[in-house]
Amino acid sequence: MDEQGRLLQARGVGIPGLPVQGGLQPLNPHQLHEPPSDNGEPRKQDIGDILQQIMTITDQSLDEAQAKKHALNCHRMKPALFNVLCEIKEKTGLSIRSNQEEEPVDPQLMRLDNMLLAEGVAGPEKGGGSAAAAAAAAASGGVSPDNSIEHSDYRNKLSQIRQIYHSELEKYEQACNEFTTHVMNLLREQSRTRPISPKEIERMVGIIHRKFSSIQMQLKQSTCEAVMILRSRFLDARRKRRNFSKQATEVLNEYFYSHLSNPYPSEEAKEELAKKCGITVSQVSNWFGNKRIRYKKNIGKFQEEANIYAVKTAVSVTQGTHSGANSPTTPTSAGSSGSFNLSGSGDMFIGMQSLNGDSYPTTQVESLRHSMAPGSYGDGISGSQMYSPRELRANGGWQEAATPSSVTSPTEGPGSVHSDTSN
DNA sequence: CCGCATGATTTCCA
DNA sequence: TGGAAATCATGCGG
Repeated sequence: MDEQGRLLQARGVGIPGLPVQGGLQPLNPHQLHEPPSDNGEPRKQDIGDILQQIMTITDQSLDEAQAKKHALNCHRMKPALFNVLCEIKEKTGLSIRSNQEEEPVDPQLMRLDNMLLAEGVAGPEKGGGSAAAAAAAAASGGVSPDNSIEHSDYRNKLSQIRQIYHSELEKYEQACNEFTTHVMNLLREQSRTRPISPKEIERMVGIIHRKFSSIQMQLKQSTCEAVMILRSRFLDARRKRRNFSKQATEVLNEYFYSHLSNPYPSEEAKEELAKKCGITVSQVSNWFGNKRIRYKKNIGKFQEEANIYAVKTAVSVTQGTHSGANSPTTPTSAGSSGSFNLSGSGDMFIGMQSLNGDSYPTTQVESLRHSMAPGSYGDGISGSQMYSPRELRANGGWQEAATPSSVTSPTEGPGSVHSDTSN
């Protein structure tokens, strides 16, 4: 090293890219082939020349450089110089290699990967893409398209993100491969004039891959952000209260009023209702929870609604349009509300309500109800009787609180319940 | 803008 | 864990 260093310094070729000092002249190719002199000085001169030419080779035109490169490769000093370079390389290369630790898997990258995988952006495509997703959503939401439209919209957007992500990823990979091949070719080419071990090429490839993977990470990050924005927008939109469709409310109300004696749908019933209404099971649960509590709080207010659904149910029963009390189908609205004497029946129920308010004896209703087999059509028909608040009281836990406070709450304070009902 | 309707959330309880 | 009750938050009509 010492000798080499001194030599290089003496010849002023230690600083690449700078004009060479020390009075060296650009050499002609033929000078390389001059026979060596006897003393050492010309030999040094030779090495200096070679180095000088190597240094200035980039400044020359391609043809010139090619010619010079060829000349250099054929130079008699080349093997020796190459060995020296190899030696130096060996020393510095080791230090480089020791610096290069196998980097641990980036936890952030893992998180990103996991998230992309979880969101279905990365990994195998779910359900065959947006078209299938949209089709599935459309098929599942036959009753109320609101949710499915939103859902498919979300899926479409997600699918778009997915596509962009994959195409970008592909581009990056392609660019990475191209660049790697290019660099490898370059290094292979250079390995003829300077010592480049396969390991070094490998290391270089590793560096390139790391660089590109950092770009990929940025891509993943921005994809994640996009997904998060999409999610938050759509989830917020879904979280936002949105009234159910009229049809859905109708279905739910029908069930509620036809099961007024026990308005607690089973899981299966909830699922069926959810399917019918195009909402989730938990939404059905919410709806029934709200309905029960609100009905209880102000039965009078719901009486008319109850009557309407009683009529509907009765009509659908007499028309034989539904197959069971557990799955009330929506009656054809034209027939039910149009032809039936709605005002008359409504008056009747309102009359009943007032009677109930005056502690109307329940025996008749009770006997009627008991004569009905539970779960039969009678349940639905008896709804017209059952829509009296009194009926609720005859039935377990639901009855107690269901009784209007104005009628049967001697211990009732000046609290909210009364004011609610009076409202 | 206001008030009511109503779906969703939270808290408590059995 | 499901339901009751209270409450929140938004939609919507007047």
